[in-house]
Amino acid sequence: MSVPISVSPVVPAQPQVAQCCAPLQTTTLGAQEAAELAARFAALGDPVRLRLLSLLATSTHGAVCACDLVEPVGKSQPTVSHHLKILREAGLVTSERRGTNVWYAAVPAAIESLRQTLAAGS
Amino acid sequence: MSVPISVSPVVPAQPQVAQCCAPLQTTTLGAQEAAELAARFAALGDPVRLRLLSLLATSTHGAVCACDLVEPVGKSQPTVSHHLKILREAGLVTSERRGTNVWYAAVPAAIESLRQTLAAGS
DNA sequence: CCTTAGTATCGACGTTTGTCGATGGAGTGC
DNA sequence: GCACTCCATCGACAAACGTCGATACTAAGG
Repeated sequence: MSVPISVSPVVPAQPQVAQCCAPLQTTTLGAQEAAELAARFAALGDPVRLRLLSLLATSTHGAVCACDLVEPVGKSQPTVSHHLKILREAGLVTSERRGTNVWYAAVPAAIESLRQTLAAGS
Repeated sequence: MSVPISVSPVVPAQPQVAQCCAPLQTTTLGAQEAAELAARFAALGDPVRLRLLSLLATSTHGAVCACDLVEPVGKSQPTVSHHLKILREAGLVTSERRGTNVWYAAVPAAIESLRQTLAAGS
């Protein structure tokens, strides 16, 4: 379990997921745009990943130790690690090593980017 | 192909996808909430479906004949039909028979619902 | 060192998914 | 009725996915 010592706000700024695509309702998606976008939505297409992301996004500290993510979602440690990797590769989450532990944090900008893709056309 | 005759705005109002879940960043998702949400995001997690939805959402008529959706995405007719079914079951799209053809339309409210799930927490 | 705790990776397994050709059903027009 | 078009469903197949136990790796502490 994570030790609550020296808790400085851990919210590592991140490479930024470039705004890949215009809103769905503005332009018809090209094949490549669609592929990139789909990959990111697919990352949200799993209950466990959604719960993980939710846990990170609601964290008051801005980040959560991986060790504190296993029990809440009720899956094995390897499975949780696997899902965190997918979220990280989708740019929705960042990780930072702190000694033995790894702290994960949500990337608000990436979520916002996805959100804008669903924005209504005016 | 669809015949452009008697084009009255075809936008059948729909059962409404109830606002399933609070924003990710507000409350930590329960198992069931996460499952429902994930199912809807998963519907967006495929390039073909994303392009289909994009085609529908950008349609000036508000709806598109299924026959006009096959060629743009470059997949076989059964495959397109399959994806349209998934979008329909996710509540993102509606279908309406018009003679031999079936017209599909995006459901803005469902998309907006998903969008709000990604909303930042103030 | 050696042990211990926290993570990531590997290998394997069953399930789900995307895809297509073939087929069936619904509707139109002759 | 018959032929034709459009669409959905079926059956099959390969690929991708979610899951776990076992294992390797990394960092801290005796």
